[in-house]
Amino acid sequence: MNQNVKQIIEGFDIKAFQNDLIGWFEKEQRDLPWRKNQDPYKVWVSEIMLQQTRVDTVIPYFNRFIEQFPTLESLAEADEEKVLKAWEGLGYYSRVRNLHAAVKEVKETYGGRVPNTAEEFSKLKGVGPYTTGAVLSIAYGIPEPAVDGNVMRVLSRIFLVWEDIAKAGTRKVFEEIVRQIISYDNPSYFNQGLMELGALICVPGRPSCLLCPVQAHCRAFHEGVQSELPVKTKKGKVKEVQISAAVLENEEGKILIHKRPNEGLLANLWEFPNCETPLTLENPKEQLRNFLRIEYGMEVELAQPFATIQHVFSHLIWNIVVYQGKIVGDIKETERLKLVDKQEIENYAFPVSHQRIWGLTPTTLKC
DNA sequence: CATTCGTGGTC
DNA sequence: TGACCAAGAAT
Repeated sequence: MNQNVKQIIEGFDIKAFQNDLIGWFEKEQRDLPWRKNQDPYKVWVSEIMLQQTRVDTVIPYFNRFIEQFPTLESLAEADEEKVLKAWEGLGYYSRVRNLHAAVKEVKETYGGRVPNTAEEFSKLKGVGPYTTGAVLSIAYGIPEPAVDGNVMRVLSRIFLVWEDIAKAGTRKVFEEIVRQIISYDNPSYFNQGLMELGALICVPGRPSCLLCPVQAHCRAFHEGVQSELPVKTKKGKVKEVQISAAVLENEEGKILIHKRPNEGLLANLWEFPNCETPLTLENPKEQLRNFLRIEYGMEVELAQPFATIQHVFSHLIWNIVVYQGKIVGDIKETERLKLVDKQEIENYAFPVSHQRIWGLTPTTLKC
């Protein structure tokens, strides 16, 4: 494969490309909050947030997160509840639980100093090949490839790489290309320049080739096939699941919430009690009552559904029918089952669908 | 290697 | 409006 990569970059003017790319990035880079300094902790946080997430979405989360946890130590010492709440709505919640664990590891094992070698840094939880390259190059100026979706798109066009970027192994091809062409004088701006170019100019669909600072180096533009690249196979349809959920109130007016398991979908987030109720089921409301009795040992009275909410994930769709109801008698609270005052609910981190459930819940209960 | 993991914006 | 997408990692 090394042989293959050398063939790919044959005849490529590496030095001129570096100058054009870095010169463009120096002039045109966006003013983003994580570019105010090179604090490894803040660069790290930004890179985790930016995984599969748009810049405009991340900006307010990043500012609030850094305000709340200004240093690596402050994050390491924080309660997970607070950390998850700061991430609420950003998605992919294992990112922040891994970051939290990794930051604790850095505090304990490395004296709070973020490791500056790929060997050590990449061992931390939630740190993969991309994040390793991004943080080491941006924070420490180390020439390590940082190959994300942008970089694969940009380089597939520049070098006419027709391999499917949806396949796991393809990333290595681009990492090898970057190792051959990366600037050792300024690996930070080289890597960021590739990504910025992908975000602003070399976009999916119809790129702005007439504005491109490296147009002269681009083989796809030369051939007029920039819109055909990169090659990316599509996924099939996602499964739909029917869910019945309940906003349950006790005699004191407290609301019952449940903390999801510490692994899997929406791990450790809070939710209103719910269960799966397949469409083949005759009486989903009765099924929900049975679930609540068996799972939590409680009796409830349920009203008619007051809302239906769809929650679209990347690989799954929930169709949630929402009931309001009251709890008959007492229940025993546990670590993952709590009765909370209505004003306290805002202190707990919920998935967006359950935020919406609470937003639509009637204030008056009629059973 | 394929699947699991969120969410909101865009065309 | 539905498919696709956006600075990936863990399993």
